[in-house]
Amino acid sequence: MGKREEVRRRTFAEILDVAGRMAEAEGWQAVTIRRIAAEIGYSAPVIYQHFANKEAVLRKLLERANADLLARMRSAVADEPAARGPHLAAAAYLEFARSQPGPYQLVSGGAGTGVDAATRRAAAAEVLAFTRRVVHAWAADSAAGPVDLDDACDLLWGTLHGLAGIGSIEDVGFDRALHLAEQAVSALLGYWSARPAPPADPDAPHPHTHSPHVRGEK
Amino acid sequence: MGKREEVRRRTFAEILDVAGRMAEAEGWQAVTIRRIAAEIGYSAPVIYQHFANKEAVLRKLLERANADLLARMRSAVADEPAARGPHLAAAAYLEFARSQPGPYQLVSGGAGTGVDAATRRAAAAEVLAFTRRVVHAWAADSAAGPVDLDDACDLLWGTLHGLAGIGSIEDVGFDRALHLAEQAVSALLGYWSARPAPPADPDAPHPHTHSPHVRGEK
DNA sequence: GGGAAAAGCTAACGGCGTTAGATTTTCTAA
DNA sequence: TTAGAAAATCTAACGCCGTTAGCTTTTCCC
Repeated sequence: MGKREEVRRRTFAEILDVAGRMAEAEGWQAVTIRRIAAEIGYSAPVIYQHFANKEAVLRKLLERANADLLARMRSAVADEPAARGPHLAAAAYLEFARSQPGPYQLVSGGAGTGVDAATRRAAAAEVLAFTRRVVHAWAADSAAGPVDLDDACDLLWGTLHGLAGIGSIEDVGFDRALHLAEQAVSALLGYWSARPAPPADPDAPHPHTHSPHVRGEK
Repeated sequence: MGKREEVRRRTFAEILDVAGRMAEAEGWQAVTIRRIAAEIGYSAPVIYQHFANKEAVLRKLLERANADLLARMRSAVADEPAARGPHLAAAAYLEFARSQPGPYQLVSGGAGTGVDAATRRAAAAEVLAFTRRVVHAWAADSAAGPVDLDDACDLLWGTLHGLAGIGSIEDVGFDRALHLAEQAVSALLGYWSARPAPPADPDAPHPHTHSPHVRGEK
């Protein structure tokens, strides 16, 4: 490892670091190429040796945020019964939105972060895909019939997005959002598991079988 | 009416008009004081005779958008049975997000519109309040027990927010979002009306009584 | 040790929101 | 009708922004 590249790497990391801290402290609107450069003790053009433009900096941060969110959802669900998957994933999602407001704003495209919509969409695809996996695992476990699961997946995802938005409103708060999410997930899952089977079999009104775990990845 | 004030009023309206059109055509990021001024044939400082600053222009547009959204939800629900209120209000919300993407972005705070969060929050309060009224009317009608209706209201609102976000993603689309919203509302309403009354009374499994209308306003 | 390559800086461009100050237009009142 | 007040409007400028060009210095490699 040349000393040169070592410094490069450190500077690269520092740029992202400082940008993240500035966003946390003063909001994404206050994050500026010139200010980042000043903070790390360089002149502004140096940033362009590491990133093509400002959006590239934000994009990198968004990718990290997304990976972080995904990891949290994954680990929340790992080694837990598939039946609880949706609840746990939802809680992890909201917990991320609460504890990492800056990164979450990047992920959800809030508050003029300046990241292009297509980029956000692509990043969100991973989270959506994971949500799909969780719901499918739940369905396989809970003996839900041949419903349109894609509906359930997208709906869950949309609900999370909406509730996270609610959570960041002072008057509502994340505790309440978490409470609401729990009910929403119950309602949605109940709706889908109640649909395919007409209430003619009073044997299993509440399928609560313990069962296989959700795998982390494909 | 002095000719002076007449011109003032026209200019005021023109500023908002041009700003709205520019946003529709090129996105809110492209809306600029200087460009607005050029478009209406004035120099930039003239704008400041009508608005304190750029945010004030956006704020006015946001207020209008909010009033428009509210009016659409109201008229969607008017003269319809309260039982259908939540479904109709949800559809109207999504329809607004589809047909007026620019204004809706303002309302929902998307894509760096530059409007302060507190302002958006205050504006959204009206829509939330109306949502509450619709849900309460539904509850009064559908013999739902003494559930915590606030949960239902906020959840509905959050779901709409989330689904509208989904709708504006190309790969999903508003038709699908509408479809999802219908299911979500059914699921949530079903959840809340099924909760308080334990299934011991097989007389009314699906309370579908036609009944009083939702009033437009208090 | 010398020459290529990388890293860094200053200066500048065009654009932004916004303000100050001068100038023109319009209204009002004697 | 006309002088003076008030309103409208303009040009210039300030300090910021993202970004690029071009030059100087440092570093590495042969």
